[in-house]
Parts: sequence; structure tokens; C-alpha cells
Amino acid sequence: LSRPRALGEGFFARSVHEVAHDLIGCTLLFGGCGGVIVETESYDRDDPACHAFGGRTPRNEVLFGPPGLAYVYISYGIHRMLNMVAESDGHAAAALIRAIEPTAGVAEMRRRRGDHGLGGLCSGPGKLAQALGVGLEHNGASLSRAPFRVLEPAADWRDTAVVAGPRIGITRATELPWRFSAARNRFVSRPRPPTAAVAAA
DNA sequence: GCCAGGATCGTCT
DNA sequence: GACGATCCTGGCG
Repeated sequence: LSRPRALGEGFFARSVHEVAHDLIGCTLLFGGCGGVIVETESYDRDDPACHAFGGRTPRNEVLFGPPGLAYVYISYGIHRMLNMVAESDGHAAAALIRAIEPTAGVAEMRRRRGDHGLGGLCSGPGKLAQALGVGLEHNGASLSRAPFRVLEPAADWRDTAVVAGPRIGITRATELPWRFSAARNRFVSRPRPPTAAVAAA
């Protein structure tokens, strides 16, 4: 039996859509907290909804850097969003982590988020960043160094079915099916519409 | 259960 | 000065 291994830079150095798809079932750890990634979205440089679409700025420069870094930014002045930079160095793209199934450090995450059951603890990008304790200070940090760890899927998540559908909370390019979620469909932010089944992770 | 509205602030025009 | 890759609450059935 082999313990799940950490994803290397090679995992992230390819199509951001493949990366976002294949992240489903992987384990994200941040310090002692984390869980299984069950929902992601991909944002590519030629995509009007991508922060890099309008060109390079101080905020989005991490997107243009090497793959395997964390891109963190503030949404609506309140919520922190955790992304994983993909594609080659210089090609701006990232996968937004939208939800995880909590498995590690649940008590600590619950303390950060207040009185919540497992279901609402990490079921949304803002929620999961708050639960993990991810902040702007982690923008540009390597996902393969502490406090981050990203592990390949454990046995019960290997080859799990993935569904794709339209992305959420954006106003442009809303028709593109670049939201991925686990077909088993627990702990995701929107249990609803996944429209199309795609190949297994 | 569904939907409307408010909170709150960094970033770019 | 406007606008979000969101979340929570409260009102209404």
C-alpha cells in the first residue's frame, strides 16, 4: 500500500482545464486542516472572466508566474479566494478551489468559521479559505511547501467520476463549462446543475 | 425552499 | 467611483 504522494510542479504545468478536472479527489492540506477537493473552476488567460484577461497588474502577477503557486485575492472586499496556478511559466491561468470535503482539522476549521456542521464548513471558495486560514499573505506561496500540501487522490477517490458545468458568480463567458465537481456530489457549493459527465479523474 | 438585499474594500478606470 | 471568481440573513410562502 502506498501513501498518497504530493503533486509535483509537473501536475500543474499543463492545460488549466485538465488541472482543474484532475484536482477533483485530490487532498488539499493547509497546516493541520484540509480535505478532499470536490469542486473547482478553471480560468485561462484568453478567458474574459480570468483576472489576467486585461493584462498584467500588481494584483494578478502571480498568475503569470510558474505553475504550482497559490494565487490568493479578495472578493467583494470580504472573501479570500484560493487558486492554484497552472500552465507554463508566463502563461497566466489558474484553478479556483471552490469546495472541499472536510477531513482534517475539522475542530479548528469549525472554530474559525463559527457554529457550522460539516456541510457548510468548506462548501464555497470564501468559506474554505476562511476555514483553512488562508490569507493574502499566502499569495505566491508554493503549493508544495509548508503550510500547503496537495496530495494525489487516496484509493477511494481514485478514478472518481467528475461532472462539468457552467461557472458560478461571474458575468462574462458564463456559457463555458469550466466548473468541475465530484459526481458523488457531497460538500459542493452548488449541488445543482452539473450538465455533462466527463472522463474520470 | 427560494429570492432579494446588504456587508465591505482592493483594484482598476 | 464602479464593480466584483461571495456569503449570510431575513422575508415570504
